[in-house]
Amino acid sequence: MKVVIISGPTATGKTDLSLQLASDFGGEIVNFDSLLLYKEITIGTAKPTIEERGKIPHHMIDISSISRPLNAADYAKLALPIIDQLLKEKKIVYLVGGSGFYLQAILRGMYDSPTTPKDILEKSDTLYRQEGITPFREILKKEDFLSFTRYHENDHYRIRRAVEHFWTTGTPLSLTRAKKDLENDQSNQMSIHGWDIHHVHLDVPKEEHFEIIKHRTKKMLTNGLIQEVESLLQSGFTGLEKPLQSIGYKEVLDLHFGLIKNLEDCQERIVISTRQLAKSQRTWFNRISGKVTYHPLLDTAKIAEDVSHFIQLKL
RNA sequence: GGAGACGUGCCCGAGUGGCCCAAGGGAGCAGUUUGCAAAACUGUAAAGCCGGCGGUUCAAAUCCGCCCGUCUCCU
Repeated sequence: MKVVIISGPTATGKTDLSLQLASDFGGEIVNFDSLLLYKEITIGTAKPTIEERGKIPHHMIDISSISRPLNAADYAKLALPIIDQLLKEKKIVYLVGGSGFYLQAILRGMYDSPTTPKDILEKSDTLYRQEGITPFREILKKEDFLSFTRYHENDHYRIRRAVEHFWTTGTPLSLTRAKKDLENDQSNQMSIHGWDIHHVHLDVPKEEHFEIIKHRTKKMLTNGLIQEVESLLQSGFTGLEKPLQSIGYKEVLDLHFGLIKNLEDCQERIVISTRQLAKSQRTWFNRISGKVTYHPLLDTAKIAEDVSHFIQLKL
């Protein structure tokens, strides 16, 4: 039941480290990066190469199409059985990625709330389009006051979701939430599954990281990110697919459609978006306890030592 | 050489005599986060005075003059 989590902001060397550890200590890799799930997008997501994936088995990569986006619940539903199976086979599982919310979905589980059915979603869309967020807030005020106070009035995603939950289940989302939170608090573990976990968190000083990001962005553009987008457009995708609204892709699409003037601006925009992503990833992982933070280049020996210790100690 | 336009914070940009100790956006900084999460949302510092100098006026980023700079057009 040994799980090694490898997390960190984008472009901190998670892939390299995971390959290294898996080849040194054995085990298989389970991705928790939200965009590696899509088979059509490769260069902009810095996906491990086919060759790398040939050496070490990887899971939860290229499992869906950008025309069929998955959410965190879908992800967890697919990933958990795979992890369980690997652990059953006494393999070390490396959970590798940067999407904190997706990791949380695995470690803590999702609330007991259904995905909003299509008819209710349509009802919600229509109401929102016609009357904005106000009627939703009024519903919450009346039916789910805790959620009403919890969300900022502009947070239409979460307000609508709370209302949709109420419409489909007839119970307030805050109630479901409270139950689940209580369970998690009581378990007081790094995960609800009883796994033995070592959490390797990678990070790099900001200035150094900015240089890495700049360099990597340049490389993506020279390595064919633009051609990748062009060929997606040629094969019938519109560019409106949710995963194509992600960093690197949205900027190249803007370049393609003339919203960005030239390649330099495009590159600059990608760098800025990437830095902003890194910042919010730091903020997310900051509050996660139980992790050990390492520098991916300076602490390699320490990481290997800690992981081997972790693996052997409890064999 | 001639005609015109413009010059406002790191960037874009509103303001055309008092309500400007200068709107808004972006970038920056900080944060939230349970079925869109590389998403969505929140909070926040920053112009010693609006290219420079001088003038008009009770009052100028806003009017006038000169200078500097940028751009467009003409010969």
